[in-house]
Amino acid sequence: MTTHTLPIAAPVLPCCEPVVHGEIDAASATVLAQVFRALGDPTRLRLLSLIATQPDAQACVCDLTAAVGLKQPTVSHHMKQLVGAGLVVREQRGKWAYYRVREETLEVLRDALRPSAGEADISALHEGKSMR
Amino acid sequence: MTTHTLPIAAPVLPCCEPVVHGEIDAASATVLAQVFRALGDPTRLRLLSLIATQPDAQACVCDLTAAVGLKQPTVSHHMKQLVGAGLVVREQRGKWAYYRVREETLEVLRDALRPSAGEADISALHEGKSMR
DNA sequence: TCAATGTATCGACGTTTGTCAATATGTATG
DNA sequence: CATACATATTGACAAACGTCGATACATTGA
Repeated sequence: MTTHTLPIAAPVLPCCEPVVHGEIDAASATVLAQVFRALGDPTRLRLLSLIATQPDAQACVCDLTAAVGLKQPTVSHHMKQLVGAGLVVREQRGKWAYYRVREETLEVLRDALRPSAGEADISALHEGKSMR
Repeated sequence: MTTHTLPIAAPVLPCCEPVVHGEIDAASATVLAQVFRALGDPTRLRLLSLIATQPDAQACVCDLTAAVGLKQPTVSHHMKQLVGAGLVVREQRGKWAYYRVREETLEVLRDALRPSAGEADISALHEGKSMR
């Protein structure tokens, strides 16, 4: 919703403040954690990689199912989580559901992991549908 | 162990290959996923942020416990996971255990999320003690 | 409208996770 | 050695997760 500073690896302010200063507020931490958790599964990492490495940078469930060797409902389940985390976008074309990687989200994550603690615009993550 | 290419968001090779080409091998995906999963909890994100934002970029458990409002065993548990993921390093000084952020690991993650799909040196992640 | 096909949802299952109280380990200090 | 204090480990519990078979929904084409 709002823009937050997320200093993961270096302080924004000079020094001398107590531990609590510069702390990520719990709300932002929750949102960011959801995205990282979506990446925290080998299958989902592979799915994301598969989509990204496609010639046209997109893939449908049938392709992915074959590639990761899991059943179709399982792949759909994982894709839903990736969409919910805003890491991927779904588009229905004919009978097929095509997925593309959302670069903006990857950028937010890279920013969050930056040593120089830039501005992490958490609001860019909210485009994924809220899950469960 | 070895150095792997991890093309999350863009293909390394020109095009025209089937879905399986450029796929992250399962082993690398597992290692990377462990690190992302460590970031996939709001409390651990806050802990990491707290450590990083300390004036001397380090913190002991007692400080962290007070800051996140959880019990000491819980914080120790989370710190163990962060160490296991290689996101943090533990150093015993006197009675206290001090934790510092491992910048190398953050860099590996940023690389993994890079659109231009650089070299993600997975081996840098193996310094964390294997857990469980 | 019916059949075929791609995808999503549901219900179930074993496993993993986050949290805590209780207890053990380790480190200084009297 | 004994005591105090900081941290780690253990065991327990509820909640969340990954996976699947069965089934429902949606889109296309005959």
